[in-house]
Amino acid sequence: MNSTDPHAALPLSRKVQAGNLLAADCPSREVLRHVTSRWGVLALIVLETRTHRFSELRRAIGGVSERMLAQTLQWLEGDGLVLRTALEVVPPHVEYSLTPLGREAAEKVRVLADWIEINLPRIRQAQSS
Amino acid sequence: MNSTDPHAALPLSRKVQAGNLLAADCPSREVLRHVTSRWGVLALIVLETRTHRFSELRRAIGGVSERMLAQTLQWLEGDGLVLRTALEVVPPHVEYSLTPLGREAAEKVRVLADWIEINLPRIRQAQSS
DNA sequence: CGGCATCCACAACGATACTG
DNA sequence: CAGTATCGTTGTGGATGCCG
Repeated sequence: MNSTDPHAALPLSRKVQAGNLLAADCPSREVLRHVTSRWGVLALIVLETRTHRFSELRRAIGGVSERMLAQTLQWLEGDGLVLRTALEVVPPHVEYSLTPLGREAAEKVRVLADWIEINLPRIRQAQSS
Repeated sequence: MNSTDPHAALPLSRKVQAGNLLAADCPSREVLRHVTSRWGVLALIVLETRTHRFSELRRAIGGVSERMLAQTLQWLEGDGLVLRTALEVVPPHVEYSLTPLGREAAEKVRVLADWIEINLPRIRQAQSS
């Protein structure tokens, strides 16, 4: 959409520390929203374990609606993180897996999610104190 | 190990690997949503650098409204990740900083955000191919 | 200055029905 | 099976005004 490309003039050196993500028009924000979306996080975590079919994925992620899962997977596919493989058979058979890029992202997401699960007791204690 | 149904009797005690986060009623999900929320991610990243005042934080995060920033900070404060320190003076002076818990979370979040920023070129290339 | 209360627009979401 | 279409509901988010 908005392609004011700030990367064109970016020096080769790593200039990312607290990068332009803080700018409202930073294009990374869109990807970030997909990855950290309610179902995006969980889809990445599940797909990191192995390839899943659509309904398999849906069963694995408690509470997700068919509609939202489809939309989320389309976002992640559009970002090149998820690979959709449709077998032209009857009945349809579609498999979702992570791309190499997706595996890297999923790992970071899982680390965060694991941290929360592990530290939930500490969080709860902090809440009550 | 059949992973199609995470609700069916977890044999292992509190194994976090792909833990019960996949269950719709997992309490970790709420914290996860706060941390990965649109402004939560950015607030944590900014606060990781140093303590900020409210309006300072607002200026640092491009595009956030007063209302949403306040709400986000309340969520994170409620989760014990953010410390709110109000000085009873006129005009009011409120500082936001990370708790030790918050610093751990912020680090994981930043790693993810940095990865996205660094790899945005690869993501864009994946999109067009 | 740092909120909170209210209102309102719209996007996200879930349930259901339907299609290839 | 794997979606899309549609609908009604809930939630998110911005704008404004008020108050300590």
